[in-house]
Amino acid sequence: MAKTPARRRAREPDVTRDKLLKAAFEEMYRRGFQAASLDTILARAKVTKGALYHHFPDKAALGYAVVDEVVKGLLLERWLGVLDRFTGDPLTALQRTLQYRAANPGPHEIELGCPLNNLAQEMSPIDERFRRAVNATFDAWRGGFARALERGQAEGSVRQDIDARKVASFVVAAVEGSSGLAKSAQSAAMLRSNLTVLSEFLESLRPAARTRGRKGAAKRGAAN
Amino acid sequence: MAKTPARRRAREPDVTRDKLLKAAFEEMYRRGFQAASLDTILARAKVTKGALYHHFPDKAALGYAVVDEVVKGLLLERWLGVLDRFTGDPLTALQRTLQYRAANPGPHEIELGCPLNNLAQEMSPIDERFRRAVNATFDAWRGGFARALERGQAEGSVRQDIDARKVASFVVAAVEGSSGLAKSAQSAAMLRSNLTVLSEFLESLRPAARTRGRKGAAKRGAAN
DNA sequence: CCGAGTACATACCGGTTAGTATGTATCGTT
DNA sequence: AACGATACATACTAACCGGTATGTACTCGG
Repeated sequence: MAKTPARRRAREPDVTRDKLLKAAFEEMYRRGFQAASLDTILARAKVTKGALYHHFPDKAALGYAVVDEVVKGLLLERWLGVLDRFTGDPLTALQRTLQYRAANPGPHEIELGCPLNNLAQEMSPIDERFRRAVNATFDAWRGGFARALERGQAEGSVRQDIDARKVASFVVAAVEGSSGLAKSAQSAAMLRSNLTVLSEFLESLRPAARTRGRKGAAKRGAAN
Repeated sequence: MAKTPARRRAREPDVTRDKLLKAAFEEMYRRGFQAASLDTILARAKVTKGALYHHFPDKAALGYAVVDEVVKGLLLERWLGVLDRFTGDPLTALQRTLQYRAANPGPHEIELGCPLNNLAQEMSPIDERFRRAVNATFDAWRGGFARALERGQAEGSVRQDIDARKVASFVVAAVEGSSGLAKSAQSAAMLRSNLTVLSEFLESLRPAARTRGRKGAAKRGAAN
């Protein structure tokens, strides 16, 4: 029943899929998953409904793909990127990451918060598969922090009497909470303030200077 | 055009309004504000649409009222109640509150998270009035914590070198983040773990034992 | 160079949504 | 007791939603 095709489109399935993912991410970031309108996503991506339903079986699948293929990479690069590349002690690396995130928030981070956390809060109780996808990303994030702290413990730059995994989990929670409250207050200053206090908490995880340190004893004293 | 009324209802406007607020809160807590269906709320409250639109001009107004009249009181009682009644030092009061919240989460706190945070994350970028209502509640919460910490500083049970308001803000952020991640992980253990680490952070806010304390010197050493 | 599967495009559909129009029973006031 | 305001109840609507049916153009293996 289709009439004459209005425009001749190049057939580039990967490009089309990427445009859909990108547009879906933006719309989901702004409105949330449930309130994100497929028609709006389609208009933004300049793609038709036929193309969408060729690449994804339904709206939920599009959402899962956004988490797995867009949000996950974004977040892990944001929060583990410096950690992986920086060669110094992990607490300093973490503090630098916090400072960088506070000084250079993403384009809409104050206004819209963290896209992963938004989806987590909205979708966790409603869609189990969504929850699993989101939580897997959080797990990778927590795991990255935990490994860094354990490395610090092995190297003697992090106190031995802390549970690295529990502290890592808390740090992620504090980051997300800080971002969420800053969003609610629409205040970049509040984000900076919260992350600064978190950085001071991290400072308290360094071994006491005079303790019999095994390997790398005292040497660092920088606050942020 | 209405036919004969099916049932003779007592006219109790305050009761009807309360039923609407309660049902709207529950539905908003489960699905979020935007996805909350008025018809579902009406069915749950056993109230008709005519009654709803008599008491509220539109759906948004119902949402604002839920924040101001249901969520606000719930949260402030939950997090400032103990603090206001407990007569000991504020850090201990805060730690007890954390421990109590970890051990006795609300009926759906793990599954659904914090109703205030849910609305904050969903509605802040979308509806400015919603954001203001939510943020006012957060402000009261932060203010309650800040006053407690300042009192502790005046009494000598809290370190002088911290900014009470910034720390209070951080603690609220950490609480909300902890609750949000626990919801995403569907794990009461994660909530407990996160709040325990937060409690240890609070412990670090006590003055060093050997410092020349003015009033209440050392006496407390309890961890949670 | 041709058939078949891929990659779209368009039109349509049933269900749900917030909101409205209209009617009526009850209550407070005088 | 009557009258106006209040507190509902019912029926309806227009817009939007995700999803589908169907048609076609492009691409690629043989």
